[in-house]
Amino acid sequence: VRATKTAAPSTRRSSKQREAIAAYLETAAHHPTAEQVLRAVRKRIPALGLATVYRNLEALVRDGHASRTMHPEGARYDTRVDPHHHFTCSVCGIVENVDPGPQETKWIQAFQRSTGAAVHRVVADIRGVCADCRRR
Amino acid sequence: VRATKTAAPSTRRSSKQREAIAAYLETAAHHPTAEQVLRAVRKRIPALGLATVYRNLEALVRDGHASRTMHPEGARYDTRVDPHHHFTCSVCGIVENVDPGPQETKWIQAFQRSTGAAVHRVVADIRGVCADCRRR
DNA sequence: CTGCCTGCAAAGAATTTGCATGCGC
DNA sequence: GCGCATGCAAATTCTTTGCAGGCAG
Repeated sequence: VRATKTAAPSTRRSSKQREAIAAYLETAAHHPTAEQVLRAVRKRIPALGLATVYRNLEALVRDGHASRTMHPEGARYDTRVDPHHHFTCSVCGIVENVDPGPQETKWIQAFQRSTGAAVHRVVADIRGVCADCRRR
Repeated sequence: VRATKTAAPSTRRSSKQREAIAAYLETAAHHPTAEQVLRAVRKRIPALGLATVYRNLEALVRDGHASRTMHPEGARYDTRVDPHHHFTCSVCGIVENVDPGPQETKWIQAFQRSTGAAVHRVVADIRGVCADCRRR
C-alpha cells in the first residue's frame, strides 16, 4: 500500500480502453465532449468509467494526439492537432473544422509586426449558420 | 410565499451592486473572471455575494453590455461587445484585445463564399508571447 | 511478479438555483 | 406596500483524485 497519485496514463502501456477511446476520437467528426466519448465507447466496453475517459483524453492531449477546446457548454476533444479553427452552426449545433487560409496568415503576420508579439497558435471560434440550415 | 425562480435580473431596476459591477468591468482591462470581479467590487461593497456577481454578469451579457469568453481556466468577462479578438501571453498570462484587420475580413469572406455558410461572429484566441515578455 | 491503468466513489471547482429578507420605486 | 434583486446556502454540473484490484509486460 503506497502513495498514489492517479494522474493521466503515460504512453508506455496500452489498454483496450485507451485504444478504443483514441479510435473513436479518430472517427468522430463532431468534436465530442467527454460524456459523448463515454457513451460511444461504452457500446464496446460497457464497464468503461468516466474517469478513465478523462484520464485518457488528458493523456492524448498531453502527447499531442488530440486537442481540447473550450465551448460555453464544456470541453470538446478533437484529433486534429494541426492549426485549424472551428465553425459552430447556431441552428443545428454542428461543429466543423476550418482550415487556415492565406489571408489569415497575412493577418497574423501583420499582428506580429505591429505589436512585437510572437504568435504560437491561433484558434478562431466562428459562429453562424451553416449552408444546410440556411437553405431552410 | 410564492413561487420563485431566481434568474438574471432584468434591466428595469438599478442597484448599487449592479452599477458597481458594470463600472468595474468598464475599467478592468484584464478580462476578469467572476471571482476577480467579486474580489474587486467587494472593496466597495463588502457584503457582495458571488451569486449576485454571476447574475449581473449574465444580465450584462444578455443585454449586450458585456461579452463572455471561455478560457481553459474558466469564463472571462469583457465590456467590449463589438467584434474583436483576444491575445493571451503564455508567459505573463495577460489577456489583450485585438482589433479585426482587413486581412481577417477577407479571410472570412472567402470562407463564406466557399462554404455557403453565413458568419455572424468570429472570435480568435491568439496565444503567444507578448512583446514585453519577449524582451526578457 | 510489479506496477501501471482501470472502475467506482468521493472530492473539488465553477456556476446556478431556492428562499427569505430588504431596498427601490 | 409590492415586487425585484440580493445574500446565503444548497444543488448542479463538470472534472479530478484516492483506493483497491486486475491486466500487461
